[in-house]
Amino acid sequence: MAKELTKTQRRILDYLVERKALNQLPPTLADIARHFGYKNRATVQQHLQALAKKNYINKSPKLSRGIELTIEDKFFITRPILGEVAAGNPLTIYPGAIDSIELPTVARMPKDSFLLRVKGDSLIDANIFNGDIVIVNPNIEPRNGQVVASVLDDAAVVKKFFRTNEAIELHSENKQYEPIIVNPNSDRFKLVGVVVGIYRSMVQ
Amino acid sequence: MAKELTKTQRRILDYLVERKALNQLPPTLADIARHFGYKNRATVQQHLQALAKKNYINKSPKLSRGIELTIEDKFFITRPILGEVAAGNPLTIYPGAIDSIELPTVARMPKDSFLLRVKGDSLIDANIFNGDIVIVNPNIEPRNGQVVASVLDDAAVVKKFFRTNEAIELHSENKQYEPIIVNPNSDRFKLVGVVVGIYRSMVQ
DNA sequence: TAATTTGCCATACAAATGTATGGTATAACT
DNA sequence: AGTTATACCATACATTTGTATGGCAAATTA
Repeated sequence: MAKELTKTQRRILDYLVERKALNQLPPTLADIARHFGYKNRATVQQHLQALAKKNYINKSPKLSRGIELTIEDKFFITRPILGEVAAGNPLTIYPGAIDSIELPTVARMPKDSFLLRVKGDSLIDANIFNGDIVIVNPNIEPRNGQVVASVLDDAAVVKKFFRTNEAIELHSENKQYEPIIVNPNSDRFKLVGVVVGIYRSMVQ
Repeated sequence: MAKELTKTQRRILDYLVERKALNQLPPTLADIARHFGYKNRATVQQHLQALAKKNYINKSPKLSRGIELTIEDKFFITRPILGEVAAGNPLTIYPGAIDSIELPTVARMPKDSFLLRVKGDSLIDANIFNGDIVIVNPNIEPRNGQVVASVLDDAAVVKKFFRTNEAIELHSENKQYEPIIVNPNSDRFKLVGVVVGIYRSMVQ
C-alpha cells in the first residue's frame, strides 16, 4: 500500500507537507517548479502523477492548487529531527522517540496555534485520550496551573505547569504520579506551548 | 476598526469563512460568482475589494485563491449552548441559549447540531468530564457503537448505542457497568441525538 | 543486451484566473 | 439637486495554470 518513493518524489512530498504545515495554500505546479529550480512545470507534473499513483496525494483534475495529501499519518515518519522548533515552523517530533504525540499538519488553525494528535494513553491522567486533538498555542506564556505541551528528554508530555523560583514543575492530573521538576534552562526540557483546548471527534 | 459590512459583503465573507472552516481551498473569484449566481467575476472582485478595504480579508494580488481571512480570532465561531446534561436531572434544552462558547473551527459543527455542557461527573465512563461541551446532532440515525445523548427516566445519559432486534442497548465505555437495555418505544427513553464531538477549553 | 524507470527539458494549448475599465440602476445621504 | 455608496453587468487582456505530447540521458532491472 505504502509504495516506496524515490528521493525526488520524497522531496516534493515533503514540500507539500511543509506548505500544509505552515498553513499556506497548496502550491501550483509553477510554485513547485520555482521552489526546486525546475525550468518546467511538466517535470513537476510527472512527479505529482507519480505521487498520486502511489497514493500519497490526491489530485483534483484541472483544479488549481488541487493537491490534497492523503497521508495524514505518514506525515511524521520521514521528517527528520527530534523536537526541533524553528520559528514559523511546525514542531516535529520524531515518532520513534515516543508514541505519545504526533503533529498532524491539519490546516486551518488560528495562525499562532497548531494541533497535536494524542497517541497512546499516556495522557489519560489529564483526561486526554488516544486520538484527541489538543490545540496548542506556542506564543503565550504559561501561567501556573495551565496545561502545557513540552518536550522532555525527547518525549512529548502534556502536563500541568507550575513555575517556582528556580525550577519548573510539571504535575499530573493524577496525584499518584510524582511531579517532574526540571531546570528551565536544561537541555532536557523544551516548552512547546500552552494547551488551549482539546477536541475529540466522535464519529467515523 | 471593524467597519460595518453590507449584507452582500457579509454573505461573501461568511462563504469564505465556511470554506475555511470546512477545510477547503479558498475559492477563486469564479467559484464565488458561481456560488452566488453572479454572471460575472468583476462583481465578486468589487466585493472582495470592499472586504479588503474594510480589513476583513487580505488579498495577495495576482495570486490565485489568494484570499486570506484577517479575522483569525473570529475563527472561533460563537455558538450557543442550549442546555446542560447532568445525571439525575431531566435534560433541559432551553429555548434561548444559556450561554455561548467559541468553538474552534476544527471542531466541525454541522449546521443542525447543538451544544450541551456536561455537568457533573456522570459521563466519566465515556471520557467526558464536567464542563466539557458535547456537540450533538439530532438529525442523524445512530449507528451501532456511536455515542448518543438520550434521556432515560428523566435523566440524561451519554452512552454507546447498540440496536438489537427488539431493544436498544446503552453501553458504558467502562465495562464494569452493565449495559442498559430499553424498549425503543418506551416512555422511559428518548433519543436526543448523536454525539459527534466534544470540545474542552483549557484556559481561563 | 534489451526494456523499463527515473529525472529533466521543450513546446503547445485550452481553460481558468485576476484585474482593469466602463456602464446601468437603485438607494441613501447632503 | 447633486453626490456617494451599493450592487450588478459586459468586455477585454495578460498571465497563470493544468495538461498533453515528444524527446533525451542516466540509472536500474530483466
